[in-house]
Parts: sequence; C-alpha cells; structure tokens
Amino acid sequence: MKLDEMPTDQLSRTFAALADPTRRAMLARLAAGEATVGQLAEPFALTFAAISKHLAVLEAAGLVSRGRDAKYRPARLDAAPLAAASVWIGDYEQFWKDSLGALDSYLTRLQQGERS
Amino acid sequence: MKLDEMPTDQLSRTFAALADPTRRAMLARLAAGEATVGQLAEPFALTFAAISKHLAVLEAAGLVSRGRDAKYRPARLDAAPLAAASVWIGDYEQFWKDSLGALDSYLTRLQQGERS
DNA sequence: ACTACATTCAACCAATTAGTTGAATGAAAT
DNA sequence: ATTTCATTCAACTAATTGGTTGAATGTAGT
Repeated sequence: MKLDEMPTDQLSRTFAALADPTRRAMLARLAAGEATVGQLAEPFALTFAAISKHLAVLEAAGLVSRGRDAKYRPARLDAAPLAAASVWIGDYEQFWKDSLGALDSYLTRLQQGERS
Repeated sequence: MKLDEMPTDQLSRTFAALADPTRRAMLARLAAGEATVGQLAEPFALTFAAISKHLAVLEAAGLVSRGRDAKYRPARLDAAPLAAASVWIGDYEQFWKDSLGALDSYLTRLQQGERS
C-alpha cells in the first residue's frame, strides 16, 4: 500500500493521539522500554483508569501494543504510525526548508508573543 | 528557544489541528498557494462558517495566517509548526528506521485487518 | 445611499473526550 | 479457597469539537 492510500482516519487517529501531552509523555516513557500501566501512571496525578484509557487511544492509533507478563499487561512502543505521520509532514518540508530559519523565528515568536 | 522548551500546548494544538481530515485537505490546498474561504470551501459539502472555524483552528495552531485583499481574507500556509512537529517525531526515528520495513508492514497490516 | 458579496458572530445541537468513582475481572501468592 | 494486586469496565460529568442556521459586519461596486 502507498502512503496516500492509507485510510485517512488512521492518520487522524495518530495525530489525535499525539495531540494530548499526557499521551506524548507516555510515548516518551515507552521509548525507554516496555512499561506497565502502573509505571506509566507514576509521573501523573491521574487514576489508573485514566491511564488505561489513554493507552487504549494509543493502541487504537497503532502506536502501542500490549503483552502479558504475569499480572501485568506491559505496553511497548510501536513506531510505524509515527513513520507514516513523518512521511505526511515531509510533503511540506519545502515550505519551511527553503525559508531558512523559519522554525527558529517561529519559536522566537512563540516565546515573545506567547500566543501563536 | 530550544524545541523542548516550546510550550507544550502549542505542539498539542498543532497535532490537534492535523487530526482533522478536512483541515489536512485545506493545508494541502494552501500548499498550492493562497486561497479565500470560498475557494477553500469549494471541495467540501460544508458551510462557509464551518470552514471559517477550521481556519481559526489552523490559525491558532500557527499553521495559517490571513491577509486582506479587497473583500477577501486570503489564507496562506505557514509551515513552521510542521517543522516543529517533524522535529518532535524525529526523536523516534530510530524506532522505525532500525526495524527496516516497519512502515511497509504497518501499511500492509492496515490494509489486511483494516483496523489498526 | 444601496446593494451585493465574503466572512464572521452567536446561539444552539449532537457526539466525543478526558477525567472521576466504584464495581468487576484475572492472575499470583499464601 | 482466599486474598492481593494490576488492570479494566460501567456509569456518570464537564468541557470541547464539528457542525448547523440566521443575523451581523465589512468592503466594493453602482
């Protein structure tokens, strides 16, 4: 399958999953290796149920898969959807690459106006 | 500013903006050049107000800026937030790059199971 | 001044989301 | 068999989202 035949809602689910800072932090944690719900919950002031729901969102996006290790259900990172998202964004690369320093000045603007 | 000091909710707004297929299509249209609300609305069975709202979301994410040309308010693509998103995703590159063909097999799996 | 047209505002609606609490399930350990 | 512990389910809530309709605003043309 070519990327542009990829079901559009799968890309939507991926971006939607990445839109939440808690979920991005969970992915960052999983980049260091498998983790249980409990371990994933530890940095947050959230219930296990909330973390469990976030995991379900990540799983529906294909970003995480779960295993079974005794009573634990360890989650592992599955990066393929990130590759797909990266390819999608890559189509726009020319729009920031040729106006050199566009990212820098964007970040500077953010920092100053502190609102888009 | 370093990317990792970028306000987290700005990245969230960017990913959230990209999570909607209508908005992604609007960005694709804008990649071909400036466009008015009317022109952006044309491919969709949506009201102008709906398109206007989508534009507001894109603008809040910093992905679009607006001008004034007679009675029109042309929108232009502003790709810097995409650069930021690309850098963020790039941190995970090793996770699909070293397992060669991960993207391909992900797409194949999508195509077969047609559900994550 | 009036009219026409592009866009936005305001109010509303249905569906989704991120969170909670409390009960249920499943596997391990005693 | 019971208990313990990790995780999930169900039901509920408040806030957000994507859409609508109809009125308001802003600019241009006659």
